[in-house]
Amino acid sequence: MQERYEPAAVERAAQAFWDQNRVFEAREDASEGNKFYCLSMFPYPSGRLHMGHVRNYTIGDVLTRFHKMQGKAVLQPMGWDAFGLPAENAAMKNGVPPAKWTRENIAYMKGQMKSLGLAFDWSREIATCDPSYYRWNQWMFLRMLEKGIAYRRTGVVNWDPVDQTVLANEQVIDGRGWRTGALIEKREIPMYYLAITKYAEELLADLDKLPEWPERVKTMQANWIGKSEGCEISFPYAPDTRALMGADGALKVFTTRADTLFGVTFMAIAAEHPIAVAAGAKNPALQAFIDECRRGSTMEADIATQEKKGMRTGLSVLHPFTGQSVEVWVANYVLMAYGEGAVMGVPGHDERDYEFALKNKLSIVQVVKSKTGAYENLDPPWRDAFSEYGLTMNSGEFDGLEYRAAVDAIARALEKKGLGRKRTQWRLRDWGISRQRYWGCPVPMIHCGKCGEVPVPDKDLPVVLPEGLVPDGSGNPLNKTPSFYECKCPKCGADARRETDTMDTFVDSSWYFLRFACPDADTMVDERANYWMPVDQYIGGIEHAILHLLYSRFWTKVMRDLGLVKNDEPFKNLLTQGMVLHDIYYREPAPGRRDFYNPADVEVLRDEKGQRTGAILLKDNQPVTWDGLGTMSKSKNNGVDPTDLIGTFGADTARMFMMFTAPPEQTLEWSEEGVQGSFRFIRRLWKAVYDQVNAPPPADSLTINEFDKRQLNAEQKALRRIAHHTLEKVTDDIGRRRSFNTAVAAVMELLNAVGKFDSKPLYGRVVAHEALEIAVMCLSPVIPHVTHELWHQLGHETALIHEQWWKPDPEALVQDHIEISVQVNGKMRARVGVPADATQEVAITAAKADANVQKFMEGKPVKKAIYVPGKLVNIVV
RNA sequence: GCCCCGGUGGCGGAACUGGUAGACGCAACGGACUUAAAAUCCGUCGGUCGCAAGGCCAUGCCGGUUCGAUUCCGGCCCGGGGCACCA
Repeated sequence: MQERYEPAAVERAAQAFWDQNRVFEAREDASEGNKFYCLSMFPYPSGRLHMGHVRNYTIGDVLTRFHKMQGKAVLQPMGWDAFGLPAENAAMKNGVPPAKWTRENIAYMKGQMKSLGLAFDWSREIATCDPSYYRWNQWMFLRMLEKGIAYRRTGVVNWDPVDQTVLANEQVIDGRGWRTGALIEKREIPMYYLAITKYAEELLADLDKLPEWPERVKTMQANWIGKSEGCEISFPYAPDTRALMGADGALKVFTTRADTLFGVTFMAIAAEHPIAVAAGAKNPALQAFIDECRRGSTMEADIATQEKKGMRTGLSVLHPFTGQSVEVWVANYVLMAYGEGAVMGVPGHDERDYEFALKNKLSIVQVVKSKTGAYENLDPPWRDAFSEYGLTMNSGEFDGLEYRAAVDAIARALEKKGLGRKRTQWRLRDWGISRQRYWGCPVPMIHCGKCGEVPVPDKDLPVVLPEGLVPDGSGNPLNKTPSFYECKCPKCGADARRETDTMDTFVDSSWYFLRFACPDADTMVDERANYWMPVDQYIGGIEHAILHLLYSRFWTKVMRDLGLVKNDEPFKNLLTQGMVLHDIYYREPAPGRRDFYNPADVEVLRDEKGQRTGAILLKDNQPVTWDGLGTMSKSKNNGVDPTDLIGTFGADTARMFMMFTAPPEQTLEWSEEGVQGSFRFIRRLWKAVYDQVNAPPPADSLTINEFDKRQLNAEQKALRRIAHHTLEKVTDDIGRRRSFNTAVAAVMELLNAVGKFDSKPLYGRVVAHEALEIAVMCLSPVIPHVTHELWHQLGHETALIHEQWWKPDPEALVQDHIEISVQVNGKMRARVGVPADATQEVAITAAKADANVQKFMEGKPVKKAIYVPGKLVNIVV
């Protein structure tokens, strides 16, 4: 064995062993309930791995290796979310087809992953841009079409002017494109939708079936689905409205506050509402206002802060109970896309309506009073709307009711009149999946002049995307490729045009985890999907809390309803890993200009206590400004390249640092010193094994197998106890708590104990050997390469990854003598030694005997004495 | 505005079910080795009083429950994230 730890050679050898023996190829050979499907969110092949990827995959790898050693059948696959816009942008810049760029990136990133020693089953690799994968997107789309879940509709969409495409609501953040940050415009375009709203109720209810998901992810999904229970109420047209709309009818609204129905003093409708459109056609001033509203609403970011504006339509409707006429206003704060695109204006009890009424000098009526007496009777002018629940007043026959009772009574009465009913309203909208982009999965539809929309027959799947095209920024190149879009109508045989829109890439990622179970199946999925599903552990970024995770849940449920899979939910356990942050340093050579310096080139200055006082650039010893921590990025020049890191320290050090420095869900603060520390530890471990293996043999010639635990001295028993306790803790920390940082810390403590231990005597040597074996095994999920080598050095023929994870020896954990803490009146006063099986009396007597304890008891009578077995005694005087 | 998460040494963090607050690591300081530096090894390391034994204070702030609270409850302050004219 070499004395020096040299990561490169060790890692190459371990990786070669795993490869040659196909150690991580998953097999469906475990008994029921003894499989472990571990999945990290597959990456977009952007070119190179970043540290966020490395952290993500290392977490998954630790769990995979641990569960494999528990004797489970494990599946940890990897693939590529390979369609998407960056490939098109790169194509425009370099003139390279997206397919070529993407496949080259995949090759490079796969090499990086291999150098990290990740236990992926590469025989199941998937790239979503392969026709063998996306044909099933298309096949599934056709099934959804048959079921009425997929449909085509012209609607107002979010248009990203930079990427020249439509975005789903989920992809619009603060009125800007999630990728480009460009302000989103509204456009009317025909596109395909998936009716995720049909599953809204189940998507919400089944969050309860996911106890092992982070609470905040579930809350975010619940808010996004946005269930609201209320009433739909019809306000019949007054004669003027009837005349304009050309028929009898009613203005429908949705409200959660039917109890305030008698407080209605106006109606507010969206600019796009049919009544507004009709009224605008006859009233130029109103039309101008409507146009203004629609222009304004192109920028959703401003909507929230916009001032409440409105204009009379000059029309009115009738109150469903009083029959009184109520004016209809067009208002800029009413959204066409939610509810009925119209609201009843109750300024007394809704803040927005209040603000609107004040501005437009509309009357305010109080119809709810507080149960506690406040807001008993409010005289105008009110300072505020009273929007809490209370008791109804000024509401005719419905007076004096509490919220729920009032809503029930009013809903019943409305139903009798045929003017309303209880109803649930959802915030969730259907998922628009059409994208006017080239590098995506073609939507399998054909447009025929005679037959209209015709699905591509199953036998013609896949509709293959031509791979050689290079987008030039002027829209979708498929529109300029007759060989793609020219086709015959499958129904009538006439010349027809193929749909050139492609699918949202979130479609690709909505079911890839199912395909990993059976990547070579000649159907979309086969029985193996039911074997592996659900994913036992899913790991990825919190940024997918809504989008990807909601779509995947939806898609799984649709597949279940089509009889393709059995599970209701795809991901049993979800871990959202934190971001990787690094220091940011800059200088400002000119006002407004900042030059950023890589932290590797900067030295931090500290005072005697170790507090940072400043930083200098190593190159010129001149100060640089510290700008806090931020995610690693090119623009801030604070990135660390995984390949460079592995080259310097090895993959094990990189993995160790990430697992040890912070809990997986929290942000990780990168530090060069911390990386050094991890490297130092691995070197110490290596040295400890080296010293053990190379120590001169003891005079006595017993072998390990003959060692008799009863002959150990106190020191040896103590180390044995620490070692087995460490094994117990690490097993629990990785297996149950997913607390990798404390698992690593526990092994560090063990190694510290071995360092102080006298391993010269025979039994000392035997115990130290066992302690090192435990340390090596416990760390093997985290630093698999070096432990692979050290395991052999410790005398084992079997490769460590093929070992069964050890169980702690109960005999080693037994202590005959323990130390307990003694408190007097709840304050720590002493520690005393007692036999491990001490009774309450024995422990308390021992505690009282301590000099310091006596000092604080001062001979006062003992009121009470509490004994927590094995831990402490508290004497209350 | 609503919802969620968090606040512990110079720093990252530990304390899992209410039971020794600060494990482990980083930084810093002192020492050994060395011609020297690096590496390595040993020691110190929340504040404060004390020669020491030991005491007092301390987990954002205020209060409560308890023999005992970083942990549970109520109220506040601060930081981060999500949602946001959703009727």
